[in-house]
Parts: sequence; structure tokens; C-alpha cells
Amino acid sequence: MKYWLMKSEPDVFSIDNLKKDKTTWWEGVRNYQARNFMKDMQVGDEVLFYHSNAEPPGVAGIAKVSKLAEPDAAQFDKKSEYHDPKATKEKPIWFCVQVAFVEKFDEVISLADLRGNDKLQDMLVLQKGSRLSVQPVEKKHFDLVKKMAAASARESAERKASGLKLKQ
DNA sequence: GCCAACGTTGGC
DNA sequence: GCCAACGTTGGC
Repeated sequence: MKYWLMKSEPDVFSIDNLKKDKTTWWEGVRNYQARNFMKDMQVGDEVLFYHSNAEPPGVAGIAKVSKLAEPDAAQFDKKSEYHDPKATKEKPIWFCVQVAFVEKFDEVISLADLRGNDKLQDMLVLQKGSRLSVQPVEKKHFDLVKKMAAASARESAERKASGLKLKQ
């Protein structure tokens, strides 16, 4: 079992979209390194769903790989912004996996939160100029982000509870 | 909207 | 194969 981080702009496709759709083919990745990581993915691998170009940017939830990489259909579609004229059905260039919704965090674990955790300093997404939209994550880092999400969910529940008390 | 980082393209 | 020009990503 491996662990990954996949970036999506929530204006384009957010964790809420994945929750509603249940699964999605991760089309549109046009970077060779990111493509190769998707080819490495196995069914059941877990994914940190990251919101980029968002306020705040950060991990919004968890997904898992539900289908192995297949040719990305958008590369053959002349009307798609992801169309690649060099790709043919016989020789596809771009591949993508299907991912399934697992969970949406109560609160986004922001990039600032991640940076603030001493134990995550060597996480790939925190490195300067890390633009890769699909990247591997170490298990210890994955587990820690999940713990941070659980802790932040508890705190948010406590805040709500004490807020209710004050109103009584 | 700015801009640093970095990938890709194409002339040579 | 080098490298300048250009495009994209994505945080701020």
C-alpha cells in the first residue's frame, strides 16, 4: 500500500465534487513525472486530496485509488482543453487513475498548518517550488495529516459546544 | 495580480 | 545537446 497527494483546484473540481460523484478519472495531468506516479498507483492506495489555488490551500480530505491507470480520454478529444494532437489511440501519451471518495475533513488542513508541524518538514509538498500535481507521500506523513484532521475536528466540535453553552 | 520556480519547446 | 524564450503552477 502506497500513499499519495493529488492536487486539484476546487474551482475546477473540489472534494465536494468527489463526494457527490463518488469516483472520478483524474484527467488532465500533462506532466510526465506526475503521469508516471499515476502509473505506479495500485488499487487501494490512499490519497491526500489537496486544494491548490484555494483559500486556504491545503488538504481537504482523503480519496483512494479505485482503478489502475488507463489512457486519459481527454487527450483524444479535440474539443477538450486537455487535447494532445500528438497522442493516438494506438500510442496514448497520457494516463490517469480513477479515485474514489473516502472522507472530507471537517476543516481543511492548510498549507500553513502543515508547515507548522515539525514532523512534516521533509514532506514533498512543503518543498520550495514543488509544483508536481501528483506526488508520493510517506506513510508517517500521511498518518500525521490524518491525526491533524482528527484533532482539528475535535477542536471545532468543542468550539461549537462552548458556543452553544454561551448562548443558553 | 505578481512573481519565483520549473517544465517544455524549438532554433541552432 | 545546449540554452533562451516561453508557458504554467500555485503561493502570497
